[in-house]
Amino acid sequence: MEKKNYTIKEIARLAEVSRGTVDRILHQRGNVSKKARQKVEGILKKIDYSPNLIARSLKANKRSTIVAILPSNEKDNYWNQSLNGILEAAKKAKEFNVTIEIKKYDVTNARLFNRLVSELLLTRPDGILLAPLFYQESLDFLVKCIKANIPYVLFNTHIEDSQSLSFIGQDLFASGRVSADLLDRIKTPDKPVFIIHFDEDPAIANHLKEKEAGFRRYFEEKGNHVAIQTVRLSTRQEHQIDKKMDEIFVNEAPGGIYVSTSKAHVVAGYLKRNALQHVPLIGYDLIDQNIDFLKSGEINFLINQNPERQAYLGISYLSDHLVFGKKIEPTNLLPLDIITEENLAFYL
Amino acid sequence: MEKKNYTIKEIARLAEVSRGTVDRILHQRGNVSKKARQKVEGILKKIDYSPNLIARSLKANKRSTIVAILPSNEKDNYWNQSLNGILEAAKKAKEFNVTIEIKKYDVTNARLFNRLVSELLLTRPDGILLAPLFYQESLDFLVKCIKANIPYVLFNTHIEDSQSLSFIGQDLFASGRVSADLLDRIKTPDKPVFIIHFDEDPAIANHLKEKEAGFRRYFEEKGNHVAIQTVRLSTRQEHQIDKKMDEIFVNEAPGGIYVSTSKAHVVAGYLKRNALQHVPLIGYDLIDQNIDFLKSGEINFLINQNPERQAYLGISYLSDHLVFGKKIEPTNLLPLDIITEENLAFYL
DNA sequence: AATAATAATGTGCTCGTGCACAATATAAAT
DNA sequence: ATTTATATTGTGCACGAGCACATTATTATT
Repeated sequence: MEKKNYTIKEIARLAEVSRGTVDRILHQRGNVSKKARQKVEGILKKIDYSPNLIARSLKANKRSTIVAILPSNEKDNYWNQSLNGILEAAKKAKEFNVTIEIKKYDVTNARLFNRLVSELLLTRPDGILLAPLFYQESLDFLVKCIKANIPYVLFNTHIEDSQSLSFIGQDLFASGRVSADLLDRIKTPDKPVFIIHFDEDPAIANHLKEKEAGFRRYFEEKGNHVAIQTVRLSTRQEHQIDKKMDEIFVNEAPGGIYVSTSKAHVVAGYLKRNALQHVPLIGYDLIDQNIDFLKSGEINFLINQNPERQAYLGISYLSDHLVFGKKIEPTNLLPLDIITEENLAFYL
Repeated sequence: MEKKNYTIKEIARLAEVSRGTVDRILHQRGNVSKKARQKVEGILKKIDYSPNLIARSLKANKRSTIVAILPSNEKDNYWNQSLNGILEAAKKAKEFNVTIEIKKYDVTNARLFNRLVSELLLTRPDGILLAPLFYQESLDFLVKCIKANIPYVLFNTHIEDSQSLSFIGQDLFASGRVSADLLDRIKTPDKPVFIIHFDEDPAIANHLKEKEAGFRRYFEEKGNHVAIQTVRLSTRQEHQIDKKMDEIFVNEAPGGIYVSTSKAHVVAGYLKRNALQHVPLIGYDLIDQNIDFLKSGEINFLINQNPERQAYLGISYLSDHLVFGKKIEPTNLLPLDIITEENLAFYL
């Protein structure tokens, strides 16, 4: 209703006190007489005062540093996409005096992660964006952040009970369900369905369990008793993959395959080499190899985990928090985008 | 490389001139000697100066008014969602002294639209967000905006060759293709497919043609010669819908149905009443009626046009432009979200 | 060489907030 | 009643950009 934007000066004039008094009341700094408090609070009730964030920010004039900690991106380009999101957000943040520092860690080496984060704490950053793949190590680190009063935002991987400003990621259980639903629509009837985990990195094993649980729950609820088998493969032993896949196909072609990671392209490659393109296949993430197989038809659907947007939002929210003191939603579950060849272009 | 954020004062100190001189050079206001210019430009080349947007904005201290013009939302709640996006963005904008005024128009009455926009121009808003359903009338209006030097952003409906700051919407042709692709996966083989347009509002007839073209093109490219029939229905004559639908089903149930508007629920209702739930059905938009049928299975997929996000982004971009002078991408095509019961929750 | 005209440069103020500190008012102690 | 202590209030400044205007330096004119 109030279209006008009041300033502290105006409120002071209306309440017939000084700017300082209004300021003390707004910030609850005490040293205000009852009379003055009543006058000012009376005015405040009538109008809809919200501080000018631009002025507040200029006054604060903080140069903030946010450290973004994420897995290194040597093996595939999933984390590359996160990195792009961070860099994109960093551009915008720079104009508000926020600098982003990027630290990468090896998901197979928890010791190095520990070293990295403890060294990082010494630089006393103003905010932290973390993809906490190592559960216990990350938790230890976050406790230290809380003690050091450094706000942090988590993305990609959820850690329970953490005091994070926000978590940005996806509902993994639901993501398993979405995959099951899609596979259910296109799978060959009356044949077993396979869940394939590529979990060479123990740090992400928990993810996969949640996805599997969601996947299985969907079929349980539907009541159609589909045989579901779980298979674990490792991309480390590439020469073994074909052999293991042969074992899966030894009796008959599966009714459908659900790959719980971004490695669907590995399975797709096998299907193509063995003229099994008709086997329905669902996987994750818009990485180049997957995209190729999505276009050529070996992969039917991809679920987009949207790493770029996760990271982008993480930096944006943290930056808005540091610069303008804006509140952040504690949980930001990004949508489970279903990708086909036809809508792919709009997600890249 | 330069992590420091330089200020005009610092540049002046480095170049041994005054703030005013630096300011004149930065803004090309002239009245600067060659010697001074060289010194300052030398410094500017070395460092990476970007003005502090917060300070600039505080100084400008504009109170901007953006007028958002969109169809009224009596009949269904598609435009209600746009409205929500606008209101959400308005909250954030308010803190930066940007006020949003909302004007609704009747999509069946071009004359009233003309009246509305010409009255609106007299109030000289600082920016305009418009869903231009009336092609010619909108074009006329936008020409006046350009003359009056009022920047505008279009959403939902694209108008060619307009000088808009930005268009935010979707690729309708691609949206038809996505629907065709999905229907192709789930339709009953060897039966005709129906495209149903509900286009009682002539203002949106062009939309539907584009969607239909994309839909048909998909099947042409695939080379599987599916019979595709187009049907036009009007929600105005509700009593006639069932009769018309009966005609469609007189011979045999279709292989699948594609409804090009948010009215898929009308068809879904018919299917349910006639125990034809198995007929694959694809439609648009997460309005309540559609959501109900998506959950109960009569609708198989919905394409999300994301009206909320379109409107939200429209206000945000315009506001960022007015407050901070930020550049806006001229075209923002939002993704064509594929919605099933399982991923629905994350899009609401 | 002295004055007028013009070019070039520097300074002061504003925007709204938030804090430090100075100024003033009120209460307590002698 | 006067001094001292404490409570309350008002003022000044900084943040960085941007512009008006005052000041100073340079060139042109007599």
